[in-house]
Amino acid sequence: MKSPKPNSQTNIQNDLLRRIHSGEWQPGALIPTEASLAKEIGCARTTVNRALQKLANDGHVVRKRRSGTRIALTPVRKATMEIPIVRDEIEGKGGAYKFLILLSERVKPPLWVQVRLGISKDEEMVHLHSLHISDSHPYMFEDRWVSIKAVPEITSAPFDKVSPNEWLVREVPYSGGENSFSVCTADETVANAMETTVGKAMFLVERSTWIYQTPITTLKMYYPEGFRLTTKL
Amino acid sequence: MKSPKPNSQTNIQNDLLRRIHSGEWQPGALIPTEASLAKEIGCARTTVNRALQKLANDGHVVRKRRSGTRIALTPVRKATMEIPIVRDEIEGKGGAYKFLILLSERVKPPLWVQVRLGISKDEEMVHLHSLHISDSHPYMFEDRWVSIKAVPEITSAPFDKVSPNEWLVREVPYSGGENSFSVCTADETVANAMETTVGKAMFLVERSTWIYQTPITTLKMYYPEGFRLTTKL
DNA sequence: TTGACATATATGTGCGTACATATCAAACTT
DNA sequence: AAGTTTGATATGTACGCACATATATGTCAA
Repeated sequence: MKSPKPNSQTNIQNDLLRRIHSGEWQPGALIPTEASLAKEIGCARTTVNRALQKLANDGHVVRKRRSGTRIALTPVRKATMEIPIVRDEIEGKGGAYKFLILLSERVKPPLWVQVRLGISKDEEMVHLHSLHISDSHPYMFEDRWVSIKAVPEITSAPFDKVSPNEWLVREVPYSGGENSFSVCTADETVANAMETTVGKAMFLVERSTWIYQTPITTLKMYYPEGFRLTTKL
Repeated sequence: MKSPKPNSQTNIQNDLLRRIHSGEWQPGALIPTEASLAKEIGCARTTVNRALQKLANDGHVVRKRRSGTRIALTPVRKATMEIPIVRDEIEGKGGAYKFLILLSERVKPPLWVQVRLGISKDEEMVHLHSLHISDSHPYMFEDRWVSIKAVPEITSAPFDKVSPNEWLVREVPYSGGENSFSVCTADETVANAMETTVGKAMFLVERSTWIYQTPITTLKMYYPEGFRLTTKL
């Protein structure tokens, strides 16, 4: 048997993971220093360092200067989920994507938008209701507010062709944001658009984005019961 | 003005991020090679490499050998959320944590557990219902199935003291898993435990974990309306 | 006993070099 | 024209060295 790649960062990572999962080191336990691991494995400290940094990044170990590296106490720490664009989500499931703008107005923001984005109550915004459709069935209802100050081009964007969603992603860079997931019940607007009844349970995704200190947009996305978000650990 | 740390990996990252956000490079555009960036910035290629790898890891750019590095088309790609242990979740909000085992039995798994974990219908499992309580109010209802084959110690675990949740996290290493989030309505069991009515909308978190090929546990966690998961982008 | 200070140590980051590897593109064959 | 080989190129990884930085711990003086 040949050993084509004696030691690589990935091998070291897997080796360390195996030792963690085997129970050789208990959660909270201190593992050997980079230097001694490097000596033991027979590679440069840099390589061990990279491997450990990745493990730390994935939440398997916790590192602290001078103290050393220890096995994470709660390994269930991080879940990374991919949030696709609605179009891709639908087309990925084999559906035909369409969208409809149900409302497009230029008004002052309601309280929740003011609070969420930190915007003045007198600053006009673009307010959009759009319905995303999969094979002629309502898939998601979107209630979006866009700052005109941050994105003046929004007022003349071609939303007959491309959805606000995609237009913003493509045209407006952002530096940070927030997603939140919860349950709510359909009000009349949502129920009408989604062809369901008032009071029905909906999966609600709220998202806001900023470019540094400037708020760009905030939106609520209503998915029907049955919608499901999955993440691998 | 002094310049204490002329160039660091973090500085390069931020600098590149700034250039991405400024619109200097459009989404999909190719950015200069590591070598030329290193020359431009005046540092080693290694350093640029590390910075770019982190940006790629965070989903800002996409890298491909020989092709080069390009700005990600859909920067809203990844959301990382921290999934705390229920106890920490409750105590973090200032509540007093308690839990109650409502049911503990040793039975063969129902279909959904067989399917989810890939377990035979004849393999006995431990089935637990537990209620997590914050300041004497029901906070979350948990319906858990544990493989006895993978975790024989479960049958004699001290669940009068420590919750199954914490016991498993502390005692049983795992190598992979899956979380999923959705909406459901309360059945009688859930409604009773959570002191709500049948048919009420609930936020449902489902989780399964494995140690390599061996399934360990799968569970459903029911949170009441109002529960909210948040992730920063 | 307590607080200020010094020192040792483990991780964090940087440099320059070398070679590995994937892959685009051009040259070459059939 | 279509497939095959070959070379060039950008990223991927590794090494060894050096120095930065945080911090646990021991030392010494008030």
